[in-house]
Amino acid sequence: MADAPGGEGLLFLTDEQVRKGIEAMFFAYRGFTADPDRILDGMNYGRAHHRAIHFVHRSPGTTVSNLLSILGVTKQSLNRVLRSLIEDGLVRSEKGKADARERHLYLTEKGQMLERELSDAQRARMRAAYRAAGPVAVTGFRQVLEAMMDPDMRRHYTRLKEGG
Amino acid sequence: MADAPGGEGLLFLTDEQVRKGIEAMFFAYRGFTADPDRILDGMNYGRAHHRAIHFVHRSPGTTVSNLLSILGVTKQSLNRVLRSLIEDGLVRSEKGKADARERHLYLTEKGQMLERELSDAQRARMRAAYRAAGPVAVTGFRQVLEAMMDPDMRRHYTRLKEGG
DNA sequence: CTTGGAAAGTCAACAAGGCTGACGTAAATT
DNA sequence: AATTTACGTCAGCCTTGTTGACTTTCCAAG
Repeated sequence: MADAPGGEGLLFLTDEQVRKGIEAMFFAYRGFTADPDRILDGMNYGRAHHRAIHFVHRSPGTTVSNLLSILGVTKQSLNRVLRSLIEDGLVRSEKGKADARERHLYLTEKGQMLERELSDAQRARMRAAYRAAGPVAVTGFRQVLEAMMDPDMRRHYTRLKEGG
Repeated sequence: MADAPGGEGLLFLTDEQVRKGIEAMFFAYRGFTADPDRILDGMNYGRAHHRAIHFVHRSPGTTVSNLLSILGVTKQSLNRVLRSLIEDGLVRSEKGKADARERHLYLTEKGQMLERELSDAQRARMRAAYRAAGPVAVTGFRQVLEAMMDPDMRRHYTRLKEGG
């Protein structure tokens, strides 16, 4: 089960091996979201709010339509989330200067505090997993994930990666 | 950006690097579920049905309570899904012989056909990602995912892995 | 043999977070 | 001036998760 590279190029592509990867994704994603979910449970927020907060933090001043395309939901769905975040003073929405139809989104101080709390928890788990698996594994991890994305999403991912 | 092991043990653990991993998980999981979602859309089924089908296929004869603990949902939630699958003749539920309170679950022929269709699609993407990233990356991928799981889920994952 | 508790199923009610469709407004573009 | 774009909003629906209460079935311990 060494999964050695090279001559064994076929072995690791058996249905069973691929199925194990599928299950790994399923179980790992649960762990991935568990900590932020726990924090948000009790506030009036959920995973959708977390995602909005994450990407506004990541790209301050991003527009609603850009966020829509990153998150892959409808504007009605995003708007419900965004409205509550704005009402609660976590997100600030500013009319665009160049194009006044656009709204540019920013985290307020309060929003940054929650973002920090959520991402601290999520990063702690990710960091622990990275540490346990080692640097080589981390590189492979990201390579496979990137190859798994739809092209549109990979575009977003790469743009964020470079920007970050 | 060689992410070499050893001396650079700190470099790849910067917050930014970890954030990229978080985003990779987010975008990749979307791709991961996209193909089965497309297939199920139009049938009366959703992702929850897919999960049930997957794990019944994986462990034929598993009990409801085992499935509950794997899926991490309430029995009411699972029951709704299971009921429709049984009514539609995709899943067969059998009273246990040793313990007649338990129900053992199996895919019918029809259920196996849908399972095959769903997993063919999902495996095709996973296989392509594996091929693109290479065997070493695949090993790392699974190592990181496994380290990311909650212990309880890792137990399930490992048991399935050995059983498979 | 009775009884306590576990396993399973079911009903009702609710919430989060997706979706579609329709409509309105302001601003940019043609 | 007309059209398109970006955004917001209302209304209604679906899936999939939740709690709580209750029943039936059955094993196992007293």
